[in-house]
Amino acid sequence: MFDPLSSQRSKRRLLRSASRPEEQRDHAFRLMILSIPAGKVSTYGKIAAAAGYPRNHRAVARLLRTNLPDQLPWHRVLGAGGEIKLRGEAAREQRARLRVEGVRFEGERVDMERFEHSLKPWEVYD
DNA sequence: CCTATGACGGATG
DNA sequence: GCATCCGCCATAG
Repeated sequence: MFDPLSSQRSKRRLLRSASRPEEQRDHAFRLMILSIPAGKVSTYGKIAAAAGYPRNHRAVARLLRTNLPDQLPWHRVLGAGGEIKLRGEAAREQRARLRVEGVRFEGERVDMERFEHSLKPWEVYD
């Protein structure tokens, strides 16, 4: 079912003016991701929010996907609640890397109480 | 221009 | 916990 009155075009037109340049946004994301120390983790949503783009958590995933894997500590970024969002072999690789860094799981999720890194807000980096 | 699709997240039943 | 639905936004076709 599609609602012709709420097409993506209309929504984009409303939001476009409010969004800052993409390059600046991705740079903020990179700073956040690079600030996560070994043995700690963060989430797509928290990274986006801390970078100043609370509605762009999906862009964080996009950044990690389109950049070469080892330029950023991609394995330290999880879904909300400490869940690995990758599938198959990639998911096993992420879990293995976290294990090496001492990050513990409870079932399928990381114990966020102990291992979530508190990100410095983007203002600090300006 | 339009829809479909994601390394998402939150709300709801 | 599980299933659905919706909001969100860049990209692909």
